[in-house]
Amino acid sequence: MSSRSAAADDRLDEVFHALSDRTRRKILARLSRGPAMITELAVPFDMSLPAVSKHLRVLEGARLVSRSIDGRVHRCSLTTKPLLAVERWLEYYRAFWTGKLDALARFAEKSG
Amino acid sequence: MSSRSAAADDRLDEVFHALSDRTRRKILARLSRGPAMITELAVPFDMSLPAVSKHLRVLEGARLVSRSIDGRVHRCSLTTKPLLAVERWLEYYRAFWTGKLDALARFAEKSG
DNA sequence: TCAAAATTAAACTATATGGTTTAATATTGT
DNA sequence: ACAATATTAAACCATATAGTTTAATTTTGA
Repeated sequence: MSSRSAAADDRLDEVFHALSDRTRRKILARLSRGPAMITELAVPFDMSLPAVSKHLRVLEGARLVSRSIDGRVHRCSLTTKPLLAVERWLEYYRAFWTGKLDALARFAEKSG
Repeated sequence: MSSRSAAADDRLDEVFHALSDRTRRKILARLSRGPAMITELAVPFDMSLPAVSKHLRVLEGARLVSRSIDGRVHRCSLTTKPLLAVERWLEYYRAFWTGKLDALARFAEKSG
């Protein structure tokens, strides 16, 4: 609802934006199987390394990926906390596909 | 996973992108309380009507909103099916915050 | 020491995005 | 008939995005 704070809105903006690119979603899928360095992450993509590096910065900005630097190697891992925020956002709409739709709609017609 | 079709990827790109703007999320929240016409939807926003109209086109493109035209009035309603697709996408990651994380991580270490 | 490796920085390009303002279009009520 | 209403179209603007290529930076290992 609109009871959400501006900061939380910013956060959701960033997370949804990060998820809106399939390259980034593929990177997350890869990281779900364990941490990886950037060169490694870039291999499956027909794209320059700097491009992948930029995608990773977007994912980091959304806090979906964290990195630990070990010498010249940057090791990236998945951070799912923002996905939990997405789940909570979705939660509100879940009634619409779990059969509670009619009841909610009726409620809305009366009260809204 | 990468077993997803390109078409489904397109669809998720569109849905996540549509959700990445707080104005559009607010419109969805409003529509969750029942259909509304465009002028009505625009009221709460400090933004021109054409801007809101464009947001609605984005939401329609992502199939999160459908419209039925009745004379000069366009009545918009929420369509939650794409949100179900988001839920299914999230599903895969749910293990990471439901305590199954350690088991999955261990599995990943061994098999990945 | 020094070349190779891992990564980012910088500069650039093309296109997309989110907004504006000013028409244009279609429909309605009186 | 005609002014008001609901909406889109068009043209425009500033900034963001996603990619490129070519350096630069740091670290490693032989």
